[in-house]
Order: sequence, then C-alpha cells, then structure tokens
Amino acid sequence: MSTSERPYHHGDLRAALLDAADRLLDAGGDGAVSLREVARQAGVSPTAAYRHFADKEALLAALATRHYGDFGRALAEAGSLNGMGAAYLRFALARPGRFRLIFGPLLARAAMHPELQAASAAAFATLRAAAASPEAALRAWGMVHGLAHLLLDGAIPVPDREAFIQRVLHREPEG
Amino acid sequence: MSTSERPYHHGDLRAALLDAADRLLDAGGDGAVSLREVARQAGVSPTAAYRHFADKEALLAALATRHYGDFGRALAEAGSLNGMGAAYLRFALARPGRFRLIFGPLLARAAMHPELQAASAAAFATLRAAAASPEAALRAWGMVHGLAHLLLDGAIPVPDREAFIQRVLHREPEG
DNA sequence: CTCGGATGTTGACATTGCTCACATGGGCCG
DNA sequence: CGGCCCATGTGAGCAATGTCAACATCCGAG
Repeated sequence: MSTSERPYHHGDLRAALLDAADRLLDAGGDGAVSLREVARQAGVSPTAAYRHFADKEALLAALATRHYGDFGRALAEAGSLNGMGAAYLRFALARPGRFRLIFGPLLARAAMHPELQAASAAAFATLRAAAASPEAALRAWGMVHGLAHLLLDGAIPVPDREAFIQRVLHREPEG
Repeated sequence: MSTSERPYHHGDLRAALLDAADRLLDAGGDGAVSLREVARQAGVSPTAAYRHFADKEALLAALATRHYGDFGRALAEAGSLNGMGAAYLRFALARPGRFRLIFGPLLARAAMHPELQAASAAAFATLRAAAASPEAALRAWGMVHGLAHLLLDGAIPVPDREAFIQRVLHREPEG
C-alpha cells in the first residue's frame, strides 16, 4: 500500500500553490507570502513553483486576478452607489490581505499580466457605471478607497467599523 | 596627508544614515531601502546602523517622523480645504516614496514610535481643523488619500496630473 | 514499448535583517 | 597631563528569501 506518499507529479500543483498562497495572504498579510513557504504548505520543493509561475510576482498576479472576481461580484450585487461604497469598505476590512494585494503596487505592473489587467478593468467598470458622472465616480471611488486604506493602516481608530461605514456613507446625495 | 580616510568615528552617522535612506526612498521606492545599502551609502559597516536605531523599522519611523513635518507644513500653508486637498495630492505625486512611507503599514505600529505618533497626529489635526464637520473631514481626507493611492498605483491613468487635480477637486461645496 | 518534454528535486548563490564578540578612540576622572 | 570607560564602529556568522542551473522522474504520444 502506498502510504499516502505523494506521487512525483502532484496533479494540480498550480491550484494548490494558489490555495496555499491564499491562506498565507489571509493569515499573515502581504509580506507573509513567500514562495518557499507557499511551496512548503503545498508539500513540495522550494523551486517547484517556477514550473507554473515565472516568478513570485506572477504568482501574486494570478492570485490577484482570482480575487478580482469576488470583489467585482460583491460590487455588482450592491445596487446603489452607496451600497457599492459599503461593499467596498466591507471587503477591504474583511480581507485586508486580498484588498492590499489587488490594489497594491502590483497594479502598476498590470500591463505585464494581461489577465490581471482584464480583471481589474472589469471591476472598475462596474464602479464607474453606477455613478452620475466620471468625476463623481472618481470622487466616490477615491473616498471609499482612501477610507479603506486609512482604516487598514490604523490612521482612523474606530471602535465599531460597521457603524463607521454607515455614518460616513450616510449623507444627502450631492448635486 | 591623510587620504580622505574617514575617522573611525563618523561624527554624525545618524543623520547621514537618514539622508542615505532618504535618497534610496526617493529613488527606488519603498522596497529599495535596505539597512545594508543605507550603510553602504553612508560608507560604513553593515551593522553600524544598529548603534543608532533598534532595527530597520525604527530607522523608517525616524524617517517618517522627519517627513511628517514637511507634509504638515505643506497642508498648513494651503488655506482652504480645497487647497489642502491639492497640496495633499501634489505631495503624494511628487514624492511617492515618502507618501507611502508615512501612510504605510508602519502607521499601525505608531504606538511603538512616540515621535511618529506625535508627528502624524499633528498633520491629521491640521486637516481636521479645516473641515466643517468630523464626517466632512473624513470624507475629504478619504477622497484625496484614495485618489493619491489610485494614481500612484496606476489604477487611474491620467496624462496631465495637475489638470486632473484641478478637475476632480473643482466642485460646488457640498451642503 | 520507448522516448521526449513536462513536472519536481537538489544544490547553490546573492541579498537581507539581525546577533554576538571584538576593536577603537573620544571625553571624563583623577 | 594621563589613563580608563563606554559609546561607537567592525567582522564574522546565522537563518531566510528569490532565483538559477543541472539533474531526476514519469506521463503520454508515436
């Protein structure tokens, strides 16, 4: 009987690596995702990941692409612009690692990762479509994005985050 | 003649290290600041920095503290809330490294660096004082902060940044 | 059945943050 | 003026990381 020894070939290592990276991202935040630890969690040698991703950035780009799906869906489910703002903040607060990843400096290099670019463009389009004007969309987007960062970085200490979301987003619609 | 040999004792290594770190921060962004490279630039051994800073984070905290001064002053010089918003965005776009540093994850650990905490509190107070209500301050702050991040991360591609600032900030004051 | 390319492994290198033991010499005490 | 102490700087070394090159294994096409 093969005592649960992994076969030499893993089966679906790519997905396993992404899953492991995901766990690390959620648990330890951005910097906790190291290629070697990801490989360790997947029960595989330190360099095995290079058969599936060009480098660490490519792994993270694939992860970000995966998460843009959930994010975009959460936005789309919220009907109003206000609802989208709340969904935006809730996503950021519930999954800081994912939020920081998909909006992190990686985005600047999205041109090198076509899938990432497409995924982010889709999410952005959802947001833009719900606003009255392009400028209004940018202002709303900027506001929730900035508040998310400030909250995550501890610049705005708030006891009850959900109450904060309600309070800061509840206002008469601007002309 | 002493061929420009450094004396064993540097004189003011602490300042020299901060200057070197500053150059690296401006040139290469966040990740380009390594203790060893900083020491190299200061012409000193790799571990000399530990005589002046507990660890890398302490160095960065000192650097952030230094930059909060400039930042706060830039905000204070702008009279109106709109002017402060523009100053906020201009600072972020002109010095991405400094902006990311002073608002980065380090801020969450500000409690461990009293000087940092004081410096950031002062800058925040300046911003808060210029707004009509606490909520309005948070919304305005969030907006410029978010736009700064989105611009720096390449999420909003704009050809002329100054024109963008004018356009997005120029609106009728909200009730 | 066999052989080639895809997938994993081993070993190595450079870099980084950090610790510990040691060297140096400037400034305070007598 | 002279000697000693401790702040300051040095060096070697450790563990971890990203990445590369050479090698091992095995699945599937012919």
